[in-house]
Amino acid sequence: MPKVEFRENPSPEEVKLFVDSAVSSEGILTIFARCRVHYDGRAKSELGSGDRIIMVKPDGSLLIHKGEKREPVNWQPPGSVVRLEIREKPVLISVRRKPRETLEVELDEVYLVTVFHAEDSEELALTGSEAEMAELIFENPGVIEPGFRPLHREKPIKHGIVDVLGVDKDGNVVVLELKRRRAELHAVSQLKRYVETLREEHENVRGILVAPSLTSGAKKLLEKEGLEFRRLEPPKRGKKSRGRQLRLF
Amino acid sequence: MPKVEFRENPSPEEVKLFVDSAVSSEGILTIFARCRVHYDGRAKSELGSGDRIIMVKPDGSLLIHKGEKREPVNWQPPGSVVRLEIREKPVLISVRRKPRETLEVELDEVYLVTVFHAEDSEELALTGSEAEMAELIFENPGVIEPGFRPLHREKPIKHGIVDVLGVDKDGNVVVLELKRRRAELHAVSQLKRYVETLREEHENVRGILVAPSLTSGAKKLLEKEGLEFRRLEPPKRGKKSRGRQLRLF
DNA sequence: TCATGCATCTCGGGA
DNA sequence: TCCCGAGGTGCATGA
Repeated sequence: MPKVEFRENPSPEEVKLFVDSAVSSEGILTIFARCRVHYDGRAKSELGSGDRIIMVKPDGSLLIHKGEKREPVNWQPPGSVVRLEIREKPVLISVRRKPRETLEVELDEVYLVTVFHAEDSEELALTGSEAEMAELIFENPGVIEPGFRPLHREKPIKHGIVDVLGVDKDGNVVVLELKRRRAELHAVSQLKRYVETLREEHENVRGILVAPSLTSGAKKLLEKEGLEFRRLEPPKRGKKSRGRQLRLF
Repeated sequence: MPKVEFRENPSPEEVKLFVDSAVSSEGILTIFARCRVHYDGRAKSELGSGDRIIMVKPDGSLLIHKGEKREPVNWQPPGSVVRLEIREKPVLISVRRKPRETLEVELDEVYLVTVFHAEDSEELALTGSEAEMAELIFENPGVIEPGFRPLHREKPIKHGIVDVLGVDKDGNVVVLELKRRRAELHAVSQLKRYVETLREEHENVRGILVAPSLTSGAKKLLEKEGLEFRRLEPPKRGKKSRGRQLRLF
């Protein structure tokens, strides 16, 4: 079986053959077409006629991309079920249950349809996440402050889940809220919620926001609430960066 | 010019022609290929060899899709600049400035390359948003409670931006936090932040979370904080829903 | 540009 | 299943 099958300017019947073939062979279906889109589910939308790329993955995900933006203009999540009906025009219909959502793509004109029998066993390896900040803190608690001892990771408390829970050299309870990027107001509210919850059960609870930087508003609120900030960059593990890199010697 | 140009099993030089043509003609480039991906920027990632669909849009957006999930496994946002270099293999390179981010796609084997000269002037019309909940409340304040008078929308205060600010029949300041879907802990923290900020300057501030429903945790925290809940579905405006619909008569 | 918050967010993890 | 929070979040909006 070839990796990619395609047909230029297919008839409605040929489009249906490609859709059925993609579904049964678990290939990725891609349609280059002028189309209209009707969506109804968690919200509801209408999109008039225009040229877009429609992609249907074997897991049921459906994406409709315009010629701009990273985000699809319309979509359906994994688990949806797709079929093609031929009415006046061919119509691609994707239905999701729970919540019920329906996407209909009226195919005004199909320029190219393809099925891609993609094989891919590799997983993405990503570094620089918040999880790695936590690992770093457990491996080297001194990055927070001398005498800090982390005790729990992702610890559920009464109202939420604390990133890192520990004690300082004086025995105070310490809550860390980690952010892999510049921390915003939202992060301070989170930290404040955890600190207030823990103060119901402990004396002397400190809250520390750990992030590479703070927005102006976050800094203001943090100070007003008597919370603390510790600067920490998310570590990028593994081999050195590709391309140009700093050399000190 | 045809809507879609394509080449099966192109040579590296042919791939380069398609990339250059897509960039200069502002078409959407799509490559069906076995590839490896290296990303370094806000984070850093590596992806081993596998079959994926690579899409480059005229605005510089770049997407790499596996055969599952709604999200691209790697991407580059709008504004990035792409080029193809031929080394041992052809390599698609996309660079973003501010923040500096680099994506390199090593093309181990290209099965199909296409350029789509897409024309699309239509904008998505979406209904059921939080903005429409706010409009509904301003048009018909009684959905909150008798005597409620909304005064401000998206009102900046000391620590954040309040969705709707108004007064009740007794002259109390009322803060509304709107959520178009089931409200979570996060929403309660937001509302609490606004209420506490306004209490610095006003007596008798009420906070009301307005949403179709609440999570269990949100309900608990809301009650503990003495905040209120008003059930409201985001309205879906416009024509009736497509497909089956309720008819009362 | 930065800051703030919505999103048909999506996605993973845990209870 | 629901709940919770991260995300290379993306994206619009306003200062």
